[in-house]
Amino acid sequence: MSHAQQQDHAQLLARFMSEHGLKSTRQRTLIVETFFGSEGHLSVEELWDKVRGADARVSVATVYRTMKLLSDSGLAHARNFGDGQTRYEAAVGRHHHDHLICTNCGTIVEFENDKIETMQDAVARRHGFKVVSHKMELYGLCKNCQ
Amino acid sequence: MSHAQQQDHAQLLARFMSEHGLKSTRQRTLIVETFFGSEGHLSVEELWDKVRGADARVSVATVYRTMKLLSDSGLAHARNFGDGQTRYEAAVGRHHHDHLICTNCGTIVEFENDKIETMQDAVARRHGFKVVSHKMELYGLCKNCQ
DNA sequence: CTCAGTGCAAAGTCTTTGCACGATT
DNA sequence: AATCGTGCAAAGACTTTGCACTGAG
Repeated sequence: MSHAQQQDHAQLLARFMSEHGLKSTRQRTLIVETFFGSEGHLSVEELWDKVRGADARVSVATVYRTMKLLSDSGLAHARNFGDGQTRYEAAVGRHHHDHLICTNCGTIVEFENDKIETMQDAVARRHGFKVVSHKMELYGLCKNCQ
Repeated sequence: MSHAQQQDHAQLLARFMSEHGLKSTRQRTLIVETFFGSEGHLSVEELWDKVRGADARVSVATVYRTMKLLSDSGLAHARNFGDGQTRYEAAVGRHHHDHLICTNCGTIVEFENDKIETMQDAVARRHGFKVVSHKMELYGLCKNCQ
């Protein structure tokens, strides 16, 4: 992740926090930095493991609370790929994208396709809907697992 | 639901059961008939409520087990619209389709669009994936809620 | 000094499972 | 008769919450 993007999320978060009267704490800072410093789609458990590497005293509850905060502020997206856990993904400094998921090995590949997005909007309009967000996940077998 | 479609799921289920050495019981029959006799996307709880209307002795565990069976046999699809519950939807006697979900009132509209599906396959192929299934959900505001 | 945040453990949800009993093939 | 299915309650997995203490503003 680039320096510019790190400033990006730090600024956005600071603004969200001041707007909502939230305080900046050692735990929140650590969790947020760890989250944005990681790639991919982390479960709370995975993130907690990383965070505890730096500070063993942080509780899971705080990780849950902080990720809910990031999600509410729009800085992270909550995803559910069907394994029963909520996974979080950074939402700032990157384009919208969708997912290809290998049902055998769990590999997740991201992709984006403007044409599909355009067609989604068209379909929605036809049904009188105004789309705010969407999720599209393609499940199948990756090259190695076929 | 038409008579032909009811035969359809009954036959497919009978075949699946005999192939897997499964027995036909009062509870399974009731749950399956209730499920296919209902519209929409039912949670286990909702289905259980309906089933108990006909036979109060059926336990939730059996509903969970039966829906898992239907899901494994391909007669029902498990969906997760983000409310923390698994919802099931009939899969036989109908085309594949996707969903438009109103984030305000919860209305769910189904749609299908072959062009989008074709493009999804193309995208997957480009990444070396072979798509087995997918889910696409568009979240936004319906006509009434805008 | 005040109010939000944290840790901990308890409680909540939704779902699965072990076991003894009951029903189907 | 041999198995599979069921009900029940207990256990599991994940997440939220109440409460007393801590710490930021």
